[in-house]
Order: sequence, then C-alpha cells, then structure tokens
Amino acid sequence: MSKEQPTPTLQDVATAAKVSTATVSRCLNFPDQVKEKTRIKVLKAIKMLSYSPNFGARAMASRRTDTIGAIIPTMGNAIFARGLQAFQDELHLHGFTMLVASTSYREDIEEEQIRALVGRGADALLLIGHARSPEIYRFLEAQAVPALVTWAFDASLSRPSIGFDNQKAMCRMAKKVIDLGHRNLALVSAETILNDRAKARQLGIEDAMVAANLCAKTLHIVKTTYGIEEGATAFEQVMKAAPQTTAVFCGNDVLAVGALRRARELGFKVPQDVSIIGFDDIELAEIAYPALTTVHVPHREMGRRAGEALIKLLNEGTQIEAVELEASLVFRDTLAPARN
Amino acid sequence: MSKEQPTPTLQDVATAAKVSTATVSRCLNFPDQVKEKTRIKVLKAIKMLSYSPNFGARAMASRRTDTIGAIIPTMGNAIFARGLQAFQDELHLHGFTMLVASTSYREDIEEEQIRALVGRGADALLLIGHARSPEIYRFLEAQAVPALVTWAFDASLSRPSIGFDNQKAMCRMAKKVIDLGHRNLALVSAETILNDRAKARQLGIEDAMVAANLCAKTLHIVKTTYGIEEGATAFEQVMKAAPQTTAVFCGNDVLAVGALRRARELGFKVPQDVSIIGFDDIELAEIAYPALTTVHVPHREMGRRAGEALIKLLNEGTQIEAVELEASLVFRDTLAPARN
DNA sequence: TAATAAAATGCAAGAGCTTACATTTCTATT
DNA sequence: AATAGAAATGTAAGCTCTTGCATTTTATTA
Repeated sequence: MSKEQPTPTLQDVATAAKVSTATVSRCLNFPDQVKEKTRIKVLKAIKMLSYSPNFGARAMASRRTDTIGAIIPTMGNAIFARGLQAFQDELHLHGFTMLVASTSYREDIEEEQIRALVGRGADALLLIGHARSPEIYRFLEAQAVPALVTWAFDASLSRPSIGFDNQKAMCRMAKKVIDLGHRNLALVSAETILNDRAKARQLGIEDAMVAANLCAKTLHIVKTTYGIEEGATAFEQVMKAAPQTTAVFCGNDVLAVGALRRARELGFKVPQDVSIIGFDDIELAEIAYPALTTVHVPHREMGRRAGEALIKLLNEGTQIEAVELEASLVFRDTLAPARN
Repeated sequence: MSKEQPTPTLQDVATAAKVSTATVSRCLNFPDQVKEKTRIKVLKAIKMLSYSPNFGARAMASRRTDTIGAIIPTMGNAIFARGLQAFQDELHLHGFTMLVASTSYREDIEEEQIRALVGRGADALLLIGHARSPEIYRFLEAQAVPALVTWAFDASLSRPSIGFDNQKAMCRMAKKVIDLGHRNLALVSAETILNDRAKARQLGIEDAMVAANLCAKTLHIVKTTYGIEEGATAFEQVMKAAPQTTAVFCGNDVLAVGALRRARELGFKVPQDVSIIGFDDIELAEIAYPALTTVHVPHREMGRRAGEALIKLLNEGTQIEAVELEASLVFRDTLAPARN
C-alpha cells in the first residue's frame, strides 16, 4: 500500500545519530566502550526507527550466535516439555537462546532438522538418544557443531551423554513387578529400531525376567506409535492375544494412560485384574485414575545439567563429561500383586 | 584438538567442483537451471565436504527466509501443542519453517521473543491473543513483519485474528451451568491484566449471570498462575472462602484437573457436591477422572487456518481475513445439577 | 557449415553486521 | 601550556550467500 519502506539497518541508525556504524554496533554489544552521551543519542535513534539488529548478519560477522538447538521427538505431549524448559532456563541464564525442532520420531525429519538448526547457526545441539546414522554424526563433525545426547546414558559409547540408563531403570521396575508374583508380562512399546530408549526399556524387562528364571520370550510385545488412543488400542490387543497377562508395561506414560482408560472401558479392574506400569512420570501419571505407577525420569535435573555442560563447552572449551542420573521408581495405584 | 578446520562454504564447494559459486547456488535453489552433469558434480562435492548452507547469509542475500515465528505462552503443557502442531504441518506443506518461542505468560519476555524472532528473519509471526503494548505493534509495523493473532477472535479490532470468541463460548457454558440450578459460582483464573483470553472468559460467565438475573459480583474469583498444583490450591481457597459454591469454572483444563484432584482429596464428590468446568479440551480433560466437562477449542482447525492465511499473505500478498471459529461445549462427567 | 537462439555458466556487486587497526579527542601530568 | 597515554570514535575489510547482467557453450535451423 504505502511505498516499500525498507526495514531500518545499522547504517540508518548511524546516520540518524550522526555516528559511525562501528559506534552503533559497540553501543549494542559493548555499551561501556562508548561514552554515555553518545550512547543515549544512539539509543534514541534506535527507538525512533524501531531498529532491530539482523541476526544473520551479526552471526556472520561475529562468527557466533549464542544459540543452541534442541531437537526432540515431539512437542505434542509433555514428555520432553519439562526437561526442555529446564534446559531453556539454564541457557537463558547465560544469555543463550534455545531453538527447538521436533521430528515426530522420524529419522529423516530429524536429519532435516539437524541440518536446519546448524544452518541457522546453532553453536551446539541437544539430541535425544544415541541412535542415528553415522552420516549425520559425520556432518556434525564437519560443521564443528558439538552435540550432547540426553534422555539416555550409555557408558560404552564415546559420545558423551547426560541422562539415565533406561535399561537399568526399567529392569529395576520389572523386578519389583515380578516380585509381586506377576509371571505373564506384556509390553506396549514404540518401534525399537530407531528408538534406542524404547529398545533399552524392553531389554530391561527381559533382563529382569531372565534374572527371575522366566523365559524372556514370553514377554508379549505390542508395537505402536505414541499416543493415548494408540495405547488404548494396544492394550486391547494385548488382552485379546494374551488374556492371561497380569501386568502390562508401557513404553511411556502416554501409552499407559491410554491403556488404563481402555482397561476401565473393557471392565478390567486396575490394579486388581491387571497392573499397568508407565515410564517418564509426567503430570499425566499423577492425574490418571488410578494414579499411575511409573518410572520417574529426572527431567529437570537432566535439562539443567545438559544446558550447563553445553555452555561450559562453548564458553570455556571444557569437554563435556558424561553424567549418569538416577531414575527412580514411583509406586502409585496401578500396580498390585498378581491375581491368582 | 586438530587444527581449526573452518566449516565449509559455498566457495569451497565451488572450488572442489570446479565451477563458480553462482552455479553451486543455483544447483541448490534452482536445480533445473543447471545441467545434469554439473549438478551431479556439485552434489558430490557438497556431500564430500558435508556442506550445509549458511542460513543467515542466504537470508541476507535473498531477503526472505521462508520462516514463520510462533510465540506461545508456554510449552509446559499441552494447551498450545495441538494447535501448533497443525500450524507447523501446514507450514511444512508449503516449504516454510516454524520457529517457536515461549513467554511464560510474561509480557516482557514476549517482547524479547518477538524481537528475537524478527531479528532471526521471521517473515511473519503467529501470536496468541490481542493484548500487548502498542509499542510492540509499532515495532512489527516498522519491520514490516505481518502478525496474525489466534486463540482469540474479536471482530471489533482492526488486527485480523483467526480464532474463537472466548467470551461467547464461556457464556454459553455458563448458561448451561446456571440452567442446571447453580447459583453460587466461582472462577479460578489466570491474571486477566495481560491475558485477554482469561479476561474474556471471565466476562463470559458474568454475561450469563446477568442474563439469568444473578449479580455478577457474586462470582467468586481466585487468581493464580497456570499449573495443576496451582489449580488444586485455588480450589481449596475457593471452598474455604465460599463453601456454598456448587460450580467452579476454571480458566483452563490444567487448572481444572488440579481442582478436580484436590476436590477428591478434600472429600468432595464431583460432580454431586461440586461441579468443575474446564476450558480447552486437551487430552488431560478426557483422561481426568471423572472426565472433565469443558469447552472444546478447535485447536487443529485454528492452527491449520492460521498457517494457510499467513502463507497466502506471504506468497500472494492476499490480505488475511479474520475468521471466527466455533468453540463447542463438551459435557463429560464433572457437571451435574446443583445439589440443594 | 554458418548463423542464431537458447541454455548454462561466470563475474561481481551487494545484503547488514563486527572488529582490527587507524585516527581523533579527552584526561592527567609536568 | 605542552604532551604522553588512555578513551572514544571512525574506516574499511570481510563474513557467506544470491542474483542481474555479461559471457560462453550448446542446440537448432537454414
């Protein structure tokens, strides 16, 4: 409508304030290197023009962005929300900005997002889980972008991670369940090929079974995608295919809550007829009725530590050292001794 | 450790492929303008070097980013998740990228985030609700960044929005509640000063009360921040200060779920002793026990339409026209006739 | 085969910022 | 009042791309 008014630039501000662009730049980045009188003049010009620095240009000239990217499987539920919030808080504290992207649990999208964030100048990346193609790790290397893995911990890998041992945690839970007399176990899980956390959780149950002299093969596994409805459907499949099941593990709380609902709809009493166990301990777990027995993930601690480590690496070059956090068991109301 | 290997640039690729930078650029942006033989050569060089374009430089040179920013109050719960996902899907469909930032419901942070996203080159912005300082709207104008408001609809404003009328929706719900015989109403709400949606919802209840010849002043209001625990505490406050209350409206489902839990803990039967009404209809509402009666917000539709409109504006210059969507009432199990 | 049009490629000028280095202005000291 | 040294400011190169225009290569036609 009106004539194309180009967005104001540093140069415009400099002209308006009758100083050089260098001074304006310093005014923004190192305010105490510039005389107060000048600064005020410049700030006024900035406000008058509604100037805002062009981030891309700045990044290009200064060769750093103070930005860290986080790539998570989904924003659609609360699973990663709390940890991410803590991560973000930590970054913010140190003047860093977080950029988030989600992958819908798809490897190709994750790769795309990694490239996008790196292209956008992320100084470092937060990734969930270890499993991804060597090519993408090579890419990160070539771009000299450090990446920290979280939500998992595996001492055997050279790539450092800050997280917890999914397998060990689930194993502990499974032992408790077995101790309560359960022998016919089932697992509702995400596809384990591209999801090392899901895989580890499955292995954890199997470990516990073996330790209790049960045949790991008898674990009845149903694979599905994450979602409440999916959890419900999967539960129904389990009980249809293996009606003797007395305890259903779920890959996460979202699935568990769905299972719980369907159990009620189908007339199962939880936990008297069947026990249901979740993983993550998100808000949903507490809200569910009966309240969900689940594995508590130290979301906030994990996010905070990850932020801390990445910032230290960026600011001081301190190598990240792997940290194993403890996941704890939360016993609420969906686990009871096996009926017999 | 090894010598600083700078990240590869377009120039490096050009050299490796023995072509000019222009050709490499075209190879990336307009592949069919370049001969197949050349293209293969270039692509090979790109792969070999693990090259990835620098987004900032590209944005600067081409003056567009195909990026749209979304600024939401919180990622901490599912309230905005579904709508945002739909928005994102729509953008992705048209080759646009979404950048998200959250504000923790704080105006100063929102302003900061708006500036950050604009600085990062967002071609347009998605905002929640209308209420913000004129200065920031002026800024957006000066930067020539179009902004679309959603999660609210107000025909009286010139700034277009795609959303629903919070006031009208809540009024309809309140009428139903009053029809069921409730006379002593309470509202657990967020601070309404900087949150026009919360304000509108409150006004909606008051409208309904007036229409039913009740004094709007008798609506017992407790203000709190959003959160399950906060909802629980607020509920307790309500019942302590106004024990005759038979229906508690909540500003959103998160608060409602908290209220519900505390009600149970305090020995109130829901809905026999007290009815609880939420807003948003997120997954939580369905999971809660008893399942929550709430106002259904057309999350996905809203997100999709918003994306559509913004892309049309950016690609074809089509002005955005305001769209009012319908919010519907969902009656589940937390609303019953008033006890008497 | 020569001439012409079309397709492919290259050249080089920016896009908006930071920063090393050069220059000017101030402050303090004698 | 002169001058060294510090503080403030300015100059200009360079960060990595895109793109209008010029040039070269290829395809087409007579």
